[in-house]
Amino acid sequence: MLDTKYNHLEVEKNKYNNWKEKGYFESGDLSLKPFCIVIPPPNVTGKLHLGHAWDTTLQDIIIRYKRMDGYDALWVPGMDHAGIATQAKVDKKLKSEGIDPRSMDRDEWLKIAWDWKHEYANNIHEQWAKMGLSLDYTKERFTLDEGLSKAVNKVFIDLYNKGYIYRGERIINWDPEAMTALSNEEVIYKDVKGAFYHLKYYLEDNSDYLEVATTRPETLFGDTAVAVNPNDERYKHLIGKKVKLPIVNKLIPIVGDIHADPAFGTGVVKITPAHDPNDFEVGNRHNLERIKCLNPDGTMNENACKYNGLDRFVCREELVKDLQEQGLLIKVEEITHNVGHSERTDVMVEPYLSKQWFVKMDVLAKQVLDNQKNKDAKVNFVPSRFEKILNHWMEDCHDWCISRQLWWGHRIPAWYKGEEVKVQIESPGDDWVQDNDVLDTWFSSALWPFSTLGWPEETNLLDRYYPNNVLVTGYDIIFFWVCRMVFQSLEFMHKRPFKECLIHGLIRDKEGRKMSKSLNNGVDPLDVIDEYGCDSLRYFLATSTAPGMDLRYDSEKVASTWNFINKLWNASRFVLMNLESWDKVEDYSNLNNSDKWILNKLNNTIKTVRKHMDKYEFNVVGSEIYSFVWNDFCDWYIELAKINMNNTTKTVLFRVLTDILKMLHPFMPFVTEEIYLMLPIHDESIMISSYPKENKEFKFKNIDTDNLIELITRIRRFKLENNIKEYILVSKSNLVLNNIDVLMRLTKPKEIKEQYSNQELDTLDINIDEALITLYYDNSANRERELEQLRCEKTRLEASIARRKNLLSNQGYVSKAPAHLVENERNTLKDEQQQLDIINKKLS
RNA sequence: GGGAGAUUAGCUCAGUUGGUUAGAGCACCUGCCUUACAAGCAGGGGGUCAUAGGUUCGAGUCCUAUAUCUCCCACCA
Repeated sequence: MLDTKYNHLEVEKNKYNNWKEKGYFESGDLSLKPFCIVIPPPNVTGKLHLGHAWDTTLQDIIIRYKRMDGYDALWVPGMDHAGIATQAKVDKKLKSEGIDPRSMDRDEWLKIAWDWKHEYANNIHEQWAKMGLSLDYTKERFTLDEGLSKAVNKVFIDLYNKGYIYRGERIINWDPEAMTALSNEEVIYKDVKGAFYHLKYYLEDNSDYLEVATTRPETLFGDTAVAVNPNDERYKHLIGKKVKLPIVNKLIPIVGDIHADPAFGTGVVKITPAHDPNDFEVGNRHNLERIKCLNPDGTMNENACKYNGLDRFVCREELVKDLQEQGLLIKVEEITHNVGHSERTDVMVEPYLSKQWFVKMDVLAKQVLDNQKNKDAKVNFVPSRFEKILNHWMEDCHDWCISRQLWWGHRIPAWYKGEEVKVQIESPGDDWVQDNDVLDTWFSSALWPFSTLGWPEETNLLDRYYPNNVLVTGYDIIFFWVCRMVFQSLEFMHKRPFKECLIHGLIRDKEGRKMSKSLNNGVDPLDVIDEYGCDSLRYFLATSTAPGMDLRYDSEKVASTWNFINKLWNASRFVLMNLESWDKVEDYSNLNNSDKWILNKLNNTIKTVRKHMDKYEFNVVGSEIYSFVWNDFCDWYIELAKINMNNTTKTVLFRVLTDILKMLHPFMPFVTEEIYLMLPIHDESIMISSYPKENKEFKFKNIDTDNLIELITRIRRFKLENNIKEYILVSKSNLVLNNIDVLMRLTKPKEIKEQYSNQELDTLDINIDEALITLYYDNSANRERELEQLRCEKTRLEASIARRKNLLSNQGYVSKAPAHLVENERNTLKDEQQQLDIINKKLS
């Protein structure tokens, strides 16, 4: 027998390992239709947060649903090596031990990184287990494992051979902390306080100066020109002349270029081709020299004269001081501007001239856009509006910088001998050296949907499970990841990576703020699981918001889910207690009205739940099951069943509870398994039992239970509002005569009679459907109050009748609205008029 | 500058293709320890659906403006 109270700690113990050992998570039954999801691989850098809990819960719900519904459901687990993020953490750890990571041998360092990976992978496995995720661990992959590395190499080499990958010197975003290039997507722009430094660039003959405004004065050591707009009347006569670069006193030309906007600032721009993407373009147009003045670690180099070796920000400070002393600083204008920061190290990125590998995006992007126009081949986003993010990114994307100056990642299969380059896996010979760089993490993640299934080998898995059925992820990484999976898949598999892409929002704290380390408002899912149980957390995460919307974490809501589970727990206790004396054969021979009523409701619930499960509308599923369990099953059916408990009733209790547990199982796997296994008839585990289907035999008509419920509710309300302790219920209707036991128990009249008359007593008439029910009661103490209530009711009815009459006299409505609605209106109007007559009689 | 979303009860959110007195959870009020459950039961109160127009017999829902908030992309010498 169950405890009197739901105890999530007890319930969630020991189940996961048992499931796993029994092989329930494993796919591969070839007699069934395949269904496949690959997990968005978490980074091996730390703990999973609530966002992961949300993302994986949604996937587990889908997978468990499909598995129960007769699919061969494969959920592929895996993790991402997360290049920069992991390398930064490993380096930090080494530094804290007093070791300079860059002084280490590359292979030595990699050994330590792999140890780190194993440790963190363990943590993640433990968290997955706590979340109850039914992942097929026999197919687990890691982005750096041998097979995936093979896939990465093949893609790189093929793209290179097709001309979609090239190496070139460009301005890229440089992270001086991690000392690597970044892609545009890895740069986060933040508003920071800075300044416009207005400097004097004197003309060659010292006759005058140009006022140049810059936010990065320290880059002046890389200036090779100043630009003015060729149509700018103020300056156009100076084009071709020269100015003296402050401090350096080198002469640089004044060029005319449209990049200079006469309306912005002073209209004069210093041109630093090696440290600014726009200036780089200007430099190309005017054949300017590219002079770097920064080292990769963010310090100034030998071109910075006496500032050589200073940190870029220290240099700025000292340089400004010196400029001021020399009278070259006109003013410092404080501004707030958007400056790029590294996503991982959070330092300001430096636009930096550097030789890197790039993916040429134009053709690849166009393939995606074309494919999205084909409704049978496109990736279908849920909700559909997120397709716009994909399209938008593809319409306006620049080449993708894929090389990273890191050790943790897939080493680029390119070899150099002097100026010669060969792209291949094997070394071309002794005098060739391999590129030291690795590939952007997203380069390997982009292949995830097919590389995890064995590509480039032609495997059975690929054949069976590709394209994946659905990918589940947050809208924040659509352009990081989803876009890239789509174009790589179209290029190499000639198919979309997944048929559907289910997008969820971000998780926020109770005040609606993003959860972040700096605000220290993060919530650890494991703490929530300890307090409320994994089942409560999962149900909360899956059902609290509409698809695609953000979700505020609110422990009160999780607590309210716990209450719901406790309710389910206690209803199950009631059912199990009664099933102890059941003869364990499903017997529907003797169904009474309330049995039929709940079976009807069960059927409708199953139908609605399936419909919305298929559309991933788990919030609708949640409220549907919630109200069925609490309002229909507990509040009414169980109460009615108590009055007429026989073998058929027990059968219905068993049937309804079983199906409730199964429908809830994808959301709350542990508690449903616990209760399910205590049922007198059950399969080996609920997770491999079959999902409820609508039962055609459970469709019944002309059930009076809804009317009975309405009657009981009205009597209860009437009694409570008027403080009636004693009354006699009089009616000849079947509604009453067939339900005497129920009415006696639930509305507690003194007696129930077919006929009765007593002029001394007050009466209340209730009309339900065709039935007339009269309550006789003594209300002499409350005469005035009753009259007042009648008057209120009269006013309400009159207004309602007027509204309905008006509506029904509207020709447009009567002729155009659906017939059943009009019919409903007419019936209700008739009802209301009858009620009004009764009240008028009483008031007169 | 371009784009997306939000605005509904005190709070957090639902609201399918327009269908006529707008739903839930929490909170609140009244009465109950009724033998599954007091983390419960039985009842109840509470919303001119951001604003202004429009389409329609009918608008929370569709259209056009406006306001406020959030996010993404681009630019920022």
